[in-house]
Amino acid sequence: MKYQEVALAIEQSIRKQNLAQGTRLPSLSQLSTTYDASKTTMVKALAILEGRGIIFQVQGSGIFVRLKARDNYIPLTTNTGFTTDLGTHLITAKLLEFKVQKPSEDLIRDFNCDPDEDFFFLKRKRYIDKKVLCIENSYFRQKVVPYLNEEIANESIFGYLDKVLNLKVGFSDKYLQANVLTEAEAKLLELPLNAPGFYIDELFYSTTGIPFDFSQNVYHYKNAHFFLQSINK
Amino acid sequence: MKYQEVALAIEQSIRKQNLAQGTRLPSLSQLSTTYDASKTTMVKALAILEGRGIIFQVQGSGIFVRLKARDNYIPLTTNTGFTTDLGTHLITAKLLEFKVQKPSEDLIRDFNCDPDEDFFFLKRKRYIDKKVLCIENSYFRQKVVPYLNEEIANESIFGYLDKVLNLKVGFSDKYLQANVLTEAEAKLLELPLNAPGFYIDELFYSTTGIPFDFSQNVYHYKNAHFFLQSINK
DNA sequence: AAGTGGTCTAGACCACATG
DNA sequence: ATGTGGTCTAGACCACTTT
Repeated sequence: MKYQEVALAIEQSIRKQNLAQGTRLPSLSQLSTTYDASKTTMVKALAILEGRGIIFQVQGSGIFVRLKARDNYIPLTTNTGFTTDLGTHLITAKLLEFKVQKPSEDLIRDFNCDPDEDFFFLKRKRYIDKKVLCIENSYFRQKVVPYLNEEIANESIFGYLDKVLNLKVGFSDKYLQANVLTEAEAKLLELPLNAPGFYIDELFYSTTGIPFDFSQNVYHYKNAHFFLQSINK
Repeated sequence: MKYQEVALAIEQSIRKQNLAQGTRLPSLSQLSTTYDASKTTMVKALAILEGRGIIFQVQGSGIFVRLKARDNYIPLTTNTGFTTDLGTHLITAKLLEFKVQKPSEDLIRDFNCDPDEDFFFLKRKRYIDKKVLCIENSYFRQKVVPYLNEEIANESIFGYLDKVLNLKVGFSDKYLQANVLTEAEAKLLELPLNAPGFYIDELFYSTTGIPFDFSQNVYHYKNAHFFLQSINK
């Protein structure tokens, strides 16, 4: 896809030059000739960068660099299970549990599935730079993901799904709330009793619209902060 | 904008017919003739609906209805201060404090502003269906918003900014975390001491890229749940 | 008035899913 | 093989900001 290549090239150019917030980029027509793309393709590439929070466009005025005001926050907009993101940070995981089981009522609701379907259940503890990040309970639908084992679970599951099963994430729903940790969660997160937790439930759909993974995450409230950039268009 | 009208028309058509998750819509070319728009315009309209989580598209297969799996969650993707959203719910607010003050160090960092600038500070308590929703501390930059009073603060500030000052939100940054409530917050939220809070810091930029409003929100962890839909494109 | 981004079109061609 | 969505183009025109 040409527009993605162009978007990437522009992004890298911004990063490499370390441009400041509000710096003005060359005009649309200039960029078109620079990257040898039609105006329409250019517009699409810029729309992508705008969606990612890297630039903003002002009609009649220009295209400007947009930076986030704070650092070290986990982006909420990526679907990959953030192995790809947070480049400078070391994310690791420890597998705590692995089994096959039937869905709970909540799971039946979220997947809109048969109560007799089988699910791979896995519980993991994740670390960021060796600090506890979160506890993750994931449920993979066996109907869609026919095989999983502990070894795969210890590496990148989404990488396996993509490469081996050719199963890609099309879109996802996230549900967020704060709550008091359960006793078990507090122990695993190495936090005192009654400490708060940041809960994210996440439902992943394939590109064809079938939900195949539900993930229940409790984040350490001190080690995990999140951010999100939006546009009004 | 034609593509926005088309997008709205399709959305309303889906809602009116109360179509189920996964229902297939007419093909791209059929929609083009139905709404009398070129294929390109149609594609853009559909991209918008996809971004809003209303449909999903599968190459080579079709366009399908996407519904969220759960209800009664506050969407994180709108910038309007949610007066517009949550149609069936009654959102009200009570003004607790109103004054002009200089920025704190955090504020100087987020606005990247002069320490001598003046800010309108206002503290509000918000309710959803008469239950406590959150405590909001907002700071409006006087340089951009030259006038505000208690009366305006009691109604829709963003409506005032738009209509009277012609100031629109271009984009925004949100920062999220869980934490233990302070004593004052707990009292205002009518929660016990040491209860958790869901914190959202929000920085609003004008369409020209100038940050003009910083808002620090603490949500009642039982009365406020959030959701977010993403696409992998 | 000039320059910039935003919208829309018709049409060609590509990539994928399904029967 | 057919139909579907996805990409790309050149070009016309519109809306806004700046000088």
